[in-house]
Amino acid sequence: MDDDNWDLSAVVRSCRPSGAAATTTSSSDTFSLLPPHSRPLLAAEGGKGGAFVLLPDVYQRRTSAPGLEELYNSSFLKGWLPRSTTTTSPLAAVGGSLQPPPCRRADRPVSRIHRSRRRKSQQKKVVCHVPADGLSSDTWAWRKYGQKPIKGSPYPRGYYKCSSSKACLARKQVERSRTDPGIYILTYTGEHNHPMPTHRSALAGSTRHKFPRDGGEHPSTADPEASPLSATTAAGLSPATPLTASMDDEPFRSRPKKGEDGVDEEEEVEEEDDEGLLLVEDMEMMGEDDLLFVRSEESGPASATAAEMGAFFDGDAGFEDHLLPLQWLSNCNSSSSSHGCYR
DNA sequence: CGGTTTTGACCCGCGC
DNA sequence: GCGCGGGTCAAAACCG
Repeated sequence: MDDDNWDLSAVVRSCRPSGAAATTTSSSDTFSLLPPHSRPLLAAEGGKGGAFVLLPDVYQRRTSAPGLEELYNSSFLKGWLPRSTTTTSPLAAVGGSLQPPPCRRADRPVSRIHRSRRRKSQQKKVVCHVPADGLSSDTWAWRKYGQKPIKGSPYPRGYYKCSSSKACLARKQVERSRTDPGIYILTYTGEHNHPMPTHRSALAGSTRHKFPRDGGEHPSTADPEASPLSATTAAGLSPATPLTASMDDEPFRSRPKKGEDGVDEEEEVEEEDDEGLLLVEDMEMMGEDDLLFVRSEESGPASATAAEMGAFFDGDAGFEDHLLPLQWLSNCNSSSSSHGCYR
């Protein structure tokens, strides 16, 4: 179903520079294939020169999947993807196999094994570095399910799940860059197995801006990660979920929360999943796998940032109501290799 | 009332 | 085999 597309789109979206700039490094040929508006979504950076790969706006058409694949085939990514995730399109790689169905605590003993956590280091993920404003651009509904202090970082990391569907495996981690507090590192894993929510059914808790009693260690900016834009809107960016490919396998199966099934799927997926990573922003080498990195700098419209930040820090919510476009992305490829999506 | 956030505990993966 | 660190769960509190 289209769901799959969502993921990708989302991903792309998030990575996509709103501006056209992205094209910069693009190799013209390839891009020429792409629709004009589609420009640069993904940039792949080689370790060195940093070439960028531009993808069409897949998300514009919900059918993104095809688009991506095309790109892939067209050699867009080929160069980029070192180990080409091979079997599937890059997108697929990214979203595709992300992860296995989570098992719920009830089953803990047994299911734990299958938990997504398994091989977490190798799970496919999409990492995006976005300015504060970027956080709000995520139109998916996320629910925060945990927060943990990260060693070496003064900022805690927030864990979010897609709240649109219990069966949705999409997850997101939001953490502040320790080097650049203005930047948030969003890590998406899993794919959405449902269409993007048209509206958030539950606003109740979502707007909560309360900061935990303590707020954390970070005085001023309270931890965005902690409760950045409230889960729902908060972490901004779209999920990485992408690529449908895998989704096909498990489309919407609404697995009961405590799903017992699901497990097997994971395994298969995982094998290949291991390789896919989507990073945004600076390339971070996340393991060996391919990363898709998208980076956006703060240069983006500050407005968004302010809003979001305000929301986070001040606690006000409003931003949920207004989702910001991925403006921050605009900077994404702008200049050099620093931004862009890498894979 | 329904959904989210917060928080502590639990469990597992990974490195040594 | 052990310990550390990270990821997830679930109960309680909170909000619109």
